[in-house]
Amino acid sequence: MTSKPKFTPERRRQILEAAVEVIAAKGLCDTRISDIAERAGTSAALVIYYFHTKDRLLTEALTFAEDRFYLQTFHELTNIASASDRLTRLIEISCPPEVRSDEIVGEWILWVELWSRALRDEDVARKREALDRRWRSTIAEIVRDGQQAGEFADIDAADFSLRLAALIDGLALQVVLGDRDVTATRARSLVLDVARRELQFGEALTP
Amino acid sequence: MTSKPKFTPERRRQILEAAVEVIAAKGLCDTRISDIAERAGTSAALVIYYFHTKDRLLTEALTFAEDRFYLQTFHELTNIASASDRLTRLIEISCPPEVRSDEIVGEWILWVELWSRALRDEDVARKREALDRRWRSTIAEIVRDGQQAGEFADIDAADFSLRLAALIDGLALQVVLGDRDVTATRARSLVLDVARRELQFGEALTP
Amino acid sequence: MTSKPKFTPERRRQILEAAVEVIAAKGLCDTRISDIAERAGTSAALVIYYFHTKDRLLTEALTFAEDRFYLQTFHELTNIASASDRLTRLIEISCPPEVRSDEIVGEWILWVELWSRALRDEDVARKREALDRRWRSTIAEIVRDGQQAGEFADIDAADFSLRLAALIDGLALQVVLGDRDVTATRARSLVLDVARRELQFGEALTP
Amino acid sequence: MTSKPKFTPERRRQILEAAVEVIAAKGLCDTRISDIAERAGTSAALVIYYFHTKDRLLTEALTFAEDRFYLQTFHELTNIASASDRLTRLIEISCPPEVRSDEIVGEWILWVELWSRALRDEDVARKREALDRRWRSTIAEIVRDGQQAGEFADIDAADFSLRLAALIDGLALQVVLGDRDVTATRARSLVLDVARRELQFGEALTP
DNA sequence: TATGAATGAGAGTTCATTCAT
DNA sequence: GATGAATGAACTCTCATTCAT
Repeated sequence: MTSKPKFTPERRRQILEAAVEVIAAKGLCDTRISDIAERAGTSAALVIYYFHTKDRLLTEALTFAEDRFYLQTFHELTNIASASDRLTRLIEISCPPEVRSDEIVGEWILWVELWSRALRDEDVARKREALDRRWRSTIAEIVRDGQQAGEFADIDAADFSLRLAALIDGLALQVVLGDRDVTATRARSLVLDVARRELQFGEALTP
Repeated sequence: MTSKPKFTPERRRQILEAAVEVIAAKGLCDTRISDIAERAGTSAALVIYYFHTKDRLLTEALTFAEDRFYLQTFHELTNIASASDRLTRLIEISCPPEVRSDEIVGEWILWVELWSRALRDEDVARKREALDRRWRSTIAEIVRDGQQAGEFADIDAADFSLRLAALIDGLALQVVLGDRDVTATRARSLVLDVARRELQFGEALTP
Repeated sequence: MTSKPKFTPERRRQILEAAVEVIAAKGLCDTRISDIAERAGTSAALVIYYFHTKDRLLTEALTFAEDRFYLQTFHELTNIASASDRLTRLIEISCPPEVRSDEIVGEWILWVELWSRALRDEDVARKREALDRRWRSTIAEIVRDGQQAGEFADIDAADFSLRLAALIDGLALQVVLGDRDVTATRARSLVLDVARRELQFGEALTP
Repeated sequence: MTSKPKFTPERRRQILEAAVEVIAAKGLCDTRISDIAERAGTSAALVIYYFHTKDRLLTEALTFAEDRFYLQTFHELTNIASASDRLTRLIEISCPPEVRSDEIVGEWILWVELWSRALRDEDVARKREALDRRWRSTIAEIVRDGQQAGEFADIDAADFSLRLAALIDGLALQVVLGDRDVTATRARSLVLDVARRELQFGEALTP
């Protein structure tokens, strides 16, 4: 409990968090080890000491952030009883909000960087695949829960979850990129509409 | 027809093409001016001579490629009479094919790089926005054509085109990233299903 | 007599003049051939065509400017009858004026650049030596004229001219460098005082 | 006392000294960071590590050298009791010697480079001004000391010191530039003559 | 564990100069 | 004579990484 925490796992997390912030702020390829070190309050040498190479650090940072985001979301959803409410909340959480929250936007920025990296790094590609599978499974599970509870229509859960996840990716991307045709509100309501129409829950029409 | 092509616009295009290839192959931030020069068969100095700065070259290269792809697609579509055939072909063209075609995959790789760049460069962001708007307009126009011809159901063309474009982005991305859950065939058929179901054309159910 | 004069000697002079202006404005080592070409209204290739190498151009430009300045001064002095008036005028001309005249200041800037270059280039060193000798001879000649006319005291003309030239160099330098202790007026009056005191002409005291 | 000297202030001085030597040898604008690094026995990267930019290094090097020279001179003068001896020694030190001493000539070369730089860099201009003021003050102080001791005539110390400094500048310059009309001996004796005549000390006439 | 010092390996960019036209 | 195109050779500066302490 000194002012400068010393032992390893704590420091690792501090550095990863710093890395995530820097990547979100400056982009993957403009991120310097010294930027990360500075934000983490240490030296570049220490950063390398913990992660051996810049490459490994960046890869870990990207998945660390997405993993953490998933766990937070997952945890929040567990507390919601009805499947339709759970799905609605999932959509709300995953679409960027109208009021720019750096946290959520940062999350999406990291996805884009992760995609770009996965294109050339098999290791990153596999990690990304796992993250996305888990995400789609979560959706599919909600769907199956709702179907068992009689809340949702009986459609193919796997197909639906893939379609929904892809739609969210595509629309959230536009929002994060600042496309003036795609406001956060519009994106969200389009996704909700699709979900309601296909699963036949709630009021299918937004007035 | 000399062995050393000389005059300006030709050379510019050669360099842009080389840039596009290198970016697709190595990624935006691992692309060196000298790589591009080498592939274009010239010197790095000449590349700078034409584009003044690496930044401008990369930005131009990205939009050049997407613009060219769009024009090719657009041209091909004009020759198709029925709106439903036109939409079907558009979907086929824009989803990556099962057999890896470097051309199409390259196109999608460039989109990812373009997104990543647009996040931090307002200029790039605006150019990307324009490209996407044009793409969605093209879809919307096909929809309206089909509706006038009585081929399609009477849904909101703007909403549909945004949803369809986003779905394509989201699914094509998974394919290009090599997600083993999302084959090119599956992606394509999911998109077609959505289109058929919403616009009520062709056989709505894939057996 | 076309708008763009074509034949050689004219063009040479134009380029030299452009070179002098650029050197005075940007300093010798920040002078680019293309700057000179631009100011002369031609291409860098033509500049090289006339002078073969940047080095030769710069050397010629420096001596060209100083030579021209000398000739102008010399010409003006010939029209003055009395030796003391001639010397007074010479001092006035060679000290930078209180009101910053780019022409005169430029002249002094070029001297500094010429000195710097002469330190490492024997050829430039010899040319500079010749220029300075001619200048000191001019002073010495005025002194001898004045002595013959009974205007001046009978001191060693060679020593005096060397001392006076050196004093002018030293003081003008301070003025051009913007030393706030050495105004143009003060420099000029110090030089005049020395001349009057040593040669015993005019009123030795400046009121 | 290790083979590789490590700590900062020592290294800084080493680099500055190397810079001074290279500048004197090759001239300011032909001085490369790598030349300095090589002479200092390190890498160009380290040079930048210490000075951040070439510009700052050069500026510091120029003033470093002149400052050091001043301090040495000043220190030597303090040990001389009589003002006239002190002034005589000051003149001897500041005029380049007949036998080419690289140290002294180097000093003067640096002055020329400093002047050239001061013409375009306000920061350098101010530093140069400060150096020259200090130098002239030193002369003026000697004069006032001599006047109080009754060694010197009662003339204006400020004017005299400015005139003497300018004369030294002008004559030393000729010597350093290798003007065959101005030997070191002649320059020195001219300056001494002026000093003796104006302040009326020693034997005013050199036989 | 932690870091400042040190560096090699480039990167982008500049620029004098050449050359075909 | 005149020039735009082209390039090789540098140069400054950056940065991941190493190492002694």
